[in-house]
Order: sequence, then structure tokens, then C-alpha cells
Amino acid sequence: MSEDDKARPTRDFGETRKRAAGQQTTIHDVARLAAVSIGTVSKALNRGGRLKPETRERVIAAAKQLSFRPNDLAQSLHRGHSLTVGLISKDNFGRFAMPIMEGLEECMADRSMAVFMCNATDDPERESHHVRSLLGKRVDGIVVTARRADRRPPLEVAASGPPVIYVFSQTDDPDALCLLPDDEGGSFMATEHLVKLGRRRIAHVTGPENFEAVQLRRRGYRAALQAAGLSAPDAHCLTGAWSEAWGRQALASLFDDADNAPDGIVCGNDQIARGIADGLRERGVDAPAAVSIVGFDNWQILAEATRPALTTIDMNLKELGREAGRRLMEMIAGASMKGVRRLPCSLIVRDSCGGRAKS
Amino acid sequence: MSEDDKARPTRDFGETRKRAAGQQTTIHDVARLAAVSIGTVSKALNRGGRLKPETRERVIAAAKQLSFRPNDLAQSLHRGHSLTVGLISKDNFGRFAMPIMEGLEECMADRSMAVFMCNATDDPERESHHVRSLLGKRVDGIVVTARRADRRPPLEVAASGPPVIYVFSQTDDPDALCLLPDDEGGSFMATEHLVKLGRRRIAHVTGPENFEAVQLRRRGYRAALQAAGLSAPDAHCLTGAWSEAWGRQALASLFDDADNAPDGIVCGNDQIARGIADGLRERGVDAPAAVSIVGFDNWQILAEATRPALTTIDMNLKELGREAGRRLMEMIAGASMKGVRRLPCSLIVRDSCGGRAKS
DNA sequence: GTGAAAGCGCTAACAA
DNA sequence: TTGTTAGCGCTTTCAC
Repeated sequence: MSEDDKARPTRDFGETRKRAAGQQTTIHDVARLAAVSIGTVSKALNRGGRLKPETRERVIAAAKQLSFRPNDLAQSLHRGHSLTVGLISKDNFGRFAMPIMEGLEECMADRSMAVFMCNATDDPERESHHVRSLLGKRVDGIVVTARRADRRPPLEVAASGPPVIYVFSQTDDPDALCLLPDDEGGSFMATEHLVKLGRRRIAHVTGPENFEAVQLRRRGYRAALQAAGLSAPDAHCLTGAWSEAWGRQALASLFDDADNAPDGIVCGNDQIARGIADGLRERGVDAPAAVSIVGFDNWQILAEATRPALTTIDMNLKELGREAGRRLMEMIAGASMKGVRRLPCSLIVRDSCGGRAKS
Repeated sequence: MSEDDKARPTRDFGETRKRAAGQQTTIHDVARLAAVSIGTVSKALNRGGRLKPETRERVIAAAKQLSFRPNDLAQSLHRGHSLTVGLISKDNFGRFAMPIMEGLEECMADRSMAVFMCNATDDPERESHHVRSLLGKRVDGIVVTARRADRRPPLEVAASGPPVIYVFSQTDDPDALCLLPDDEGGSFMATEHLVKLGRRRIAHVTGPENFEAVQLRRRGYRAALQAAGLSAPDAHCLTGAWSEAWGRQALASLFDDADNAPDGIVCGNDQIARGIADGLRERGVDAPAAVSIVGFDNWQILAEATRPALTTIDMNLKELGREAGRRLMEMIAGASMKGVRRLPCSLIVRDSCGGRAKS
């Protein structure tokens, strides 16, 4: 055979090619099998121009027989877009990032876009490494997310680079687009729910002061009280950790002055709510009969395990992820958007507030 | 200007190119600025052959000035590998998938590989769509994961396709490589811990029978008892849901026969353990003084919130993800591996078992 | 209706 | 030491 090989002029590109590209079938193989030119194959396989139906059939059959997958890399190189986007998470993939990722991935997959997953874990070095990598991969867009929705420095992407969108994360760059849950509205909704149930002494137990979400949720709580013509003493608005232990501790201080004990508690998150529910049971106070509790986050596994099962606010994070995907697609298509958009939360009613709210 | 444009022969490739590729700087731009050929640029930018240092400097400077990122797509097209892998999750990105993803991503990022994130959510249609997409993107390898480690049909990837590895997920294909936590060993370790603490009537409360993990963990529990010369009545080995409620319920049945109540409980997961801890407190039984509890999963937020904080088994999922990354890289490099490997779990000691184990 | 060929941005072999 | 060029696999005019 060596003789044959040597004799044959170096024209059998097919083989050379296959060896280099790792045994993948290429459009040339299909063309050869269908006995047409590669141009024709391309036309037949894509929603192509005029072509004799018979030829098209033949090409398609050949492609199937070789189980041919066109090489997206080559395609992208030519078309100038890669059909991929990057998802960068500044900190760990946490509990909150997960549904966002899910929503985003779902939205992108529906549009035949692939998502690169990048975790920067609070390390700016790592983050910019990821950004460079994504840029090298010519992603069509980038989504930035985080474990907590507070401000962060903008991503180092030139204006000429791909569009960037911040989800559950925000930045100071006034030209950036940030998508966030409506913490204030959610908290308003929670408080209003208690008001509608007839609660009048509504307290608020929430997380660390330095979270923007804490401030927003408190504002929502206050606004709802005000709207109902109610007010609350300072001692009824407690700031601490995002934990069950803090919930129990706060409850103790709320019930120290038994005469002024609240009949409703709006919690900063579900863990706090869980602590409060447990604390109440241990004090022999009946929830929801004597005290209504609302949580925040709708951390399902926790909310359902709490006794009574928590009525809580859902930030609709998955939908937030989907919306990010949709918007990013628009930006990729050329739309320019900026500013901060907040998506509505939902109230999930379970058992911790008592009888259904009167409309 | 139109005149100029028309007059000029179609030789100014640079401009044409830039327009098509979305304003990205190319190697040609760098070459022009540095006044060298593109071959030289390539050599200078990659760890390249012999080159006059001065020239190299000049090229690098030019590249920096234009903030040039080589197009990985083009590079991959030529080299025949894409420096990307795909991560397919059969079901949702759940609590277990998260650390695995983190570990994998970390490992890959360290090797300058990017990870595509694909979620199939129990939909075989969606899964094969994702596989096709990954194949089209010419990923160098694929990782399959799941919410639960039970068997699944193998991924539809031809033998000639990229290597596949199953993590926290397994398949019947005897040629596949599956990476799993050592459930049996973990449970053995948990039980042994109680034995060393002097517990003699050790019960086991676990999840649904149809989980492979349930069977393995039970086996580990039994083996540890046997190794210690202990035994347990059938009534001390309870199967139910993976929930707190089941934990409380099981506890009730365990303590119905007060004389035969256990002094140690090995739980199938942390939620069950939490239910048991709560149940114990509500019955006025002191844990860990009277009863030791061990959980499983080391779901940190839950384990720490439990009173007493749970001693539990950590499946080291992040490490599992890293290991998957390492192995996949070896497979990409040509190694062939198969079979089921189980990675060791760790015992995380907190407060729910009482005094430190001797030895 | 089909084929030929230029070219997407880059690398590597070969020339100079 | 540097430049030239033939591809990687695909799309897309433009001829025929």
C-alpha cells in the first residue's frame, strides 16, 4: 500500500482532514457519499435555496448514514457569532444562583444557545480570567450573577465586546442592565397579607443591616404598615443574622414584654421564620392562631418542613433567569437596554398565617 | 468616499474581515501594527519557536494595544480540540449537583477548559438535544450528573465520540466510568462513631427503599454493627421519606416501646436527623446525653441549625466533581477507564453525638 | 439546479 | 529569523 500512497499525488484531502480533526465526519464525507459538491450539501442541510428534491433527499440520507453533525466551530467562525453565552457567578453557585441558572439555561436551550458556566468565587483574578476566556470563545453575551444582590464593580468588558446583563447582582455602571427581584414589593405583599388577616401588631425580624435586601424589605414592610394606618415601635423591627438561631433569639426579645407582643411577624427570610415558628411552639404560643408568620425566599424544603408550613414570599428566581435570557437575546440582536429592573415576587400561602386573607 | 471604495481593488481584506466578524481584532490587525507577518505574530504569542526577542516584544505590545484575544474558535478548528467539556444533568440542578458542578468547574478552569452547562430535567428528548448540541460544539468530553445516584440509560454518544464520565449517577454500560460517593463506607463510619462512643442500641432511620443509596447505607450500618458484635431488631431499622416529618414519626415509633428505645440513631440524611433531634427535644429526651444522632449529607445550613448541631457524614461532593474533572482530562488525553469508583466520605463531628469518640 | 472558489481567524510546515 | 501558504470545516456568492 505504501507504494500506492506514495504514487498518489497529495490530493486526497479527505483523509488528511479526518486525521487532524479527530475522526469526525465532515461535510466532505457527506458530499462524497451523496456524490454532490459540498456547496450542495450545505444548501440541502440548512434551510436552503432551490434544490432538486431528489438531491436533497439523497444528501440528507447520506448525512444520516454518516451521522453527520456539522461543526459549530467552523460555522461560527464564518457567521461571526458562536451561539453561546457565558454565565459568571461572582461567588459560589449558591442556593439563589441555582434557580437563576436553571431559568437561564432553559431559556437559552430553547433558542439553541449553549451556556458556559463560570464560577469566580469572590476572586477578582479568577473572574477576569473567566472573562478573558469567554471573550476568546467569542460568546455572544454574558450574564453575571451572585449569591447576594448587592453592588459589585462592573465586568471588564469593552463597549465593543458582547452585551452583559447583571442578574441578582448589580453594578454602578449606569449603562448596565440589572435584573433584580422586587424585594420591597415582596415585603409589602407579605405585610399586607397579615394586615388583611386582621393582624395589627406586626413585627419585622430580618437579616444583617449591610444587605441591601434588608433595607428594601424593611421599607416594604413599613410602607405596608403605613398604607394600613398602622405603626410599629422600634423594638418590633429587629436586625440580626440570616439564621434560625437569630429568629429564636429575636422572638424571645419580642415576647419579653408580653403585653406588647406582636400578633404577626414578617421575617427577612425563611430560616428566621423557621426559628420563630420553633420558638413560638416552645413557648406554647399557638401559630398561626395567636401569631401569624410570613417568611421570605420560599425555600421549599424548609418552608414545608416548618410547623406550621410557612407562608412566604417567592422571588421567582427561575423566572428572573428566564427573563435575563430573553433580554440578553434582545441585546445580542442589537437592542440596547440599561438601568435596574425589578421583577415582582409572589406570595405563597401555606399554613403559618391562618385563615385565608379576605381578598 | 464611495469613489475611493469603488476605486480600490478588493484587496483590503482587513476591513472586509472585521465587518463580518463583528469588529473583533484579528491577528491581521496585530501583524499590521507590529509590521510583521501573521505567522510571526502566531509564533510570538504562543509559546513559539525561535524569534528575535525584540520582534516578540513588538508583537506583544501591539497585541496588548489592540487588546487582542485570539479567536478560540479558529484555533480549535485547526487544532481539532475545543478546550470545552459539557456537563449534563439528567434532572434539575439540585442541592447535590451544585457542589459537584463547583468542583468540576474549578478543576476545568484550572486547566483552561470551559464547561457547558446543560439541564435535561428528566426529559430524554431534552437530553438528546443537549447531547447533539455538545457534539456539534465539538466538546472534548462530557460529564453526566444527576440529583440522585441511581442507574440511568447510557448517554447516546458513539464510541468514536468524546469520552463520557458519570458522576453521582451511574449506568449499566459496563464500559462506562462512574464516580460515586461511598455510601456504604460513609454509613459504616457513622455507625462506628456511635459504637466508639459506647452506644449499644443503635437504630437506623432512612429514606425510601427504592433508592440505591438507602440500601447501601443500610448495609454499611449493618456491617458496622456486626463488626462491633452488636445487632438490632428489625423495628430499629426504619424506612420512609427523606423528610423531617418522617424523622419525627420514626422517632415516635422507636420510643413507643420505651424499654427498647435506642441510645443512638444513624439517619439516612440530615433532614431525618433534624426531625429526630426536634422530636427528642419535644419528648424531653436529652440529645446527645441520652441519645446520639448522626446525620448524612452534611447539609451545612441545616446541620448547624439543628439543636444539637448535627454530627454527620459528608459525601465530599465537591471533591467528587474535581476528581471527575481530573479523570475526564486523562480520558481526553487518551486513557481509557471504566467501572464504578467510589470515593470516601468524611465524618463531620459537631454536637449531636456527645463526647469525642475514643481513638 | 449544481459546482467552484473565496474566505472566516488561526496554526504549522516550509521557504526564503 | 521571518514570510508565505495550505489548510481546519463550513457558508455563500457567482459561474455554469
